[in-house]
Amino acid sequence: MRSKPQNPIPGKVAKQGTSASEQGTSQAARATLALRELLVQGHFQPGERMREVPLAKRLGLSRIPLRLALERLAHEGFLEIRPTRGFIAQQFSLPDIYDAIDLRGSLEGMAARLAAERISEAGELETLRALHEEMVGLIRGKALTLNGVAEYIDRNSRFHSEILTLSRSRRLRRAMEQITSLPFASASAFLQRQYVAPESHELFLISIEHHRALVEAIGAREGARAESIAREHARVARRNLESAMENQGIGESVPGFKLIQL
Amino acid sequence: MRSKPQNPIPGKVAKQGTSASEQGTSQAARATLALRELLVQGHFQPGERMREVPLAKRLGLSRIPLRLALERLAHEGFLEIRPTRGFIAQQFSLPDIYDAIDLRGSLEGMAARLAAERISEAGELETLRALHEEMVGLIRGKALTLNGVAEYIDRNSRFHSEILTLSRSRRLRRAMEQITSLPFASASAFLQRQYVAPESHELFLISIEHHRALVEAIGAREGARAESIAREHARVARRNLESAMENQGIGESVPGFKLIQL
DNA sequence: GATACCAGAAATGCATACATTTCAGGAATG
DNA sequence: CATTCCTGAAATGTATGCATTTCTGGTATC
Repeated sequence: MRSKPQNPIPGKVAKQGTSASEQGTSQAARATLALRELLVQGHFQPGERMREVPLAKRLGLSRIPLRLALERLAHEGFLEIRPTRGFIAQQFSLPDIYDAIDLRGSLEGMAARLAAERISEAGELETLRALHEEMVGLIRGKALTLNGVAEYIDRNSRFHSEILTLSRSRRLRRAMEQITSLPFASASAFLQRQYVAPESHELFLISIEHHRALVEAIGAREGARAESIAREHARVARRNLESAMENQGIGESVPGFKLIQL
Repeated sequence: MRSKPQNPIPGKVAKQGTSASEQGTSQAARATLALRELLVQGHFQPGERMREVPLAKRLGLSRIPLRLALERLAHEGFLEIRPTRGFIAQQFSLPDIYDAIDLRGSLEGMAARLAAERISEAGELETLRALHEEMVGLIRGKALTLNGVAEYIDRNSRFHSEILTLSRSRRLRRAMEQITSLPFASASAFLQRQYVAPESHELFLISIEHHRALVEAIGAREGARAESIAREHARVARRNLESAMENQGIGESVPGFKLIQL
């Protein structure tokens, strides 16, 4: 029963998977990347409904993997789920973003505190110290180049990731990943922009001083001090955002800027 | 085109949706609830693979909504995603859980601090104070009853939710929801168990003193004090877990206890 | 006896098709 | 002129079936 063999028109036998673009990844994974990129670049109005059929056609896949991608982006905070009514693009107010930065600061503070409490031997700090020294070399006494800023961004995110590693808390790393999935909440969200701002160099130097003090505090197992430095360090991002708001037209260089409603 | 009308055997015309159980919700939503319940009750070994076909048959639905449910539970932290290899039940070590409680304490600390900083008029504290008074009435000078504990749990979670409301931070509420989706990280995870433990009454009184001090600190806009009280308050959950580990056999009453590998 | 190899089985990934619900617009009514 | 009701179109929800990948167990080879 069930009419397996004699089914005359079983669909169309689509050559799924290796459609026409890069292969090796699943359709759902590619859809997630593509959609996130579209969202960050502001191709959807905040509050706009994400219609599945046109979207699937646009991305060249069916609704099933698209659905999974939408589900993931909703959990990342880009979309809101309305049962039986689909997904709609989330919008973010300025206080939202300040709170996201504050929250990241709080989590990084906890990471720094745990790192200070849990470090066992001085050698564990080597990676952190080396990254700090590299950033010093990239900034101090030099004019900023585009390449230099790119390298700084790389070292900076590895620096912050290393503190998470030293904290030895899987839950904390997960929580941090969920916060920083929003582009403007991540540690290097405003660094690209910073490059063109007049006070750039000063803010880089302040950041570096924060890093230096963080390494020192963690090495000395001064958990409370490490925590408050990390919190203050996150406020640099807020200053960058504020100056971006003032200098009109620069917002273009800030990732996800178009998602911010003023 | 597409052979719409003359399609002879288009499947089976299943009467989907209102299958046989409660209706009004989607299959995916019901699957999420059912699976989460199964996971928390320990029906899956940590590390066990979640095979979709048997699971779908067991839950009485097809693989598509089941997939969505699995995806959600993975984002909640119950499952791990292995591309092309399905979902496997996550396992949690004791340090994981301590860290989850610590993390929740950190977030509640931030919520209490923000509440203290952002409160504008004294009347806003009324709900919080009323909930506190109710809890006092339920505990002080009384023998614990099962019903009383249930009511305490209700007031307690509303108390913690109210602090989040007073913090006026959507991001923070989201972050807290993501942490407390793990059963043993939530504020009332160990309260059921507490009822039978010998030191129950003392821990309830300590919690109530924390609540009292929290209301006082928030009302006086003492942000730093509110923060540290909230952090210390979360440690009560840790004490409960520790005493649950000692008293053998009581773990059954702790939600998600079977997910903890020792 | 251990490793490599190789079917067959089973599991995931996804496209299609259909059922059900929601939405938009216009006609009818107050 | 505003409101309600209705109807067709469109959108989401989900079951089925097939393609591809992964697993498993047995056999051959060293």
